Amino acid sequence: MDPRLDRDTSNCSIARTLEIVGEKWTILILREVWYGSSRFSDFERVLGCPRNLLAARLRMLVEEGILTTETYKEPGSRSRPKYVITPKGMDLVPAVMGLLHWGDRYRADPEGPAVLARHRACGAHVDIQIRCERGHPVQAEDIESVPGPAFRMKSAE
Amino acid sequence: MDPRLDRDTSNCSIARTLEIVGEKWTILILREVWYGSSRFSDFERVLGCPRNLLAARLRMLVEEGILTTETYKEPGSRSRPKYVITPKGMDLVPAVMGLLHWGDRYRADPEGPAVLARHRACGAHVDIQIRCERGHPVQAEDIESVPGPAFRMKSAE
DNA sequence: TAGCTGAGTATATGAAAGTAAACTCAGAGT
DNA sequence: ACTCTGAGTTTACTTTCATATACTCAGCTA
Repeated sequence: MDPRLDRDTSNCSIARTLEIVGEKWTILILREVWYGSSRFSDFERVLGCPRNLLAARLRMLVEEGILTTETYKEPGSRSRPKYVITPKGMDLVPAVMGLLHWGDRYRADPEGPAVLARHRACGAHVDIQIRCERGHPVQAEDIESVPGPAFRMKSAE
Repeated sequence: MDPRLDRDTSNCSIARTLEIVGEKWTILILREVWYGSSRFSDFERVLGCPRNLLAARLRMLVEEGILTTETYKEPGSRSRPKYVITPKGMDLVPAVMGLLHWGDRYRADPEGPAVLARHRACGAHVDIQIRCERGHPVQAEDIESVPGPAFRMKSAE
C-alpha cells in the first residue's frame, strides 16, 4: 500500500459504509433502536433531531434494509408504523460498539460511561476485539492492509 | 432502557466520538494514515478532498491527539511536516474495522473487497468480534444495554 | 362532524461543505 | 537574487445539509 501509488478509492468499503451511516443522526438513530426505541416520536424526543431529517434518515435506513417497518396499535388509536432493526442492521453493532468503546475510554464523564453493554447470559461487560481467522487476538499495530481482489489503480485522466 | 423515559443523551459516548470523527473526510483521512500516507499532498491526491477541509480536519485530529506531527526531509528539500497516528488514534481501528467489514459484506464489488486486512504474524484474515469479559463470543442480539454510572435523566425544562 | 394525536410534509433561513483559483511562506538549489 | 516546491491560507461562489416552524393527513373518540 505505497502511499505514492494512485490507488482508486472509489470502491472502498469504509467509504461505501459511510455513504449510508455517515450522515448526521443516522448512527444515533440506530443507537436508539438498539436501546429499544421504535416510534417516530420516541426518536424525535430523545434525539432532539429535526423531523424532516428524522423522516429522511428513517426512509433511507428502510430503503437500505437496515430497518424495516411494522405496525403497532395503541388501544384507542389507529395503527401506526414502527421501525425495527433487521439482521443487516444488527451487523452494524460491532462498528458502533467500537465508537462507544472509544468514547468511553477517551471522552466519558469522570464518573464513567452513561450506558454499559453487558452479555445478557452472564452479565459480564462486553467489548470488541480484533482476532485473526485462527482465533489469535490481534493488536491494531499487527494488522497489515494488502490489495484485495477488487483493488484498482486510478485510470489516467 | 425504556424508550419512553426521557434519557439525557448529551453524555453519550457514541455521540461524543462522532463529534470528532463524524465529519466528512475525517475517517477517510484516518484510513489513509493506516494505509501508510502521512503527507498533506498524499491525502489530497488519494482522497480528492478540498485543501481547506483537509487542513481543517488534520488540525482537528492533531488537536484531539489522534494524529501528531513529525517532520520529514526529502533530500534536496527542506523539512516538512508529516502526520503520524498516536496510540489514541490506533484505538479507533476497531471501530473503523467494523465499518470496513460491514461494507465488505454488504457493499463490496462482485469480485470482493478492495483491501484485505491480515494478521502480520500469520497472514490470516482479521476480523472483529464481540466478546464478554470472560472471553465468550457474544452475538449482537445477546447484548443488553443498561444505565451506567453517568446515566442521567433529562432535567425538567 | 369536530377535535385530538402520531407521523409525517412543506417552506424558509442559516450553516457547512464543495469547487476553484490566487496567494503566502520557508528554505534548498542555481 | 531568483526560482521551485510542498504545505498550507484566503477569497469567492455554488450547492448541499441542518434547523425551526408551520402545515397536512388519517383515523379514532366524543
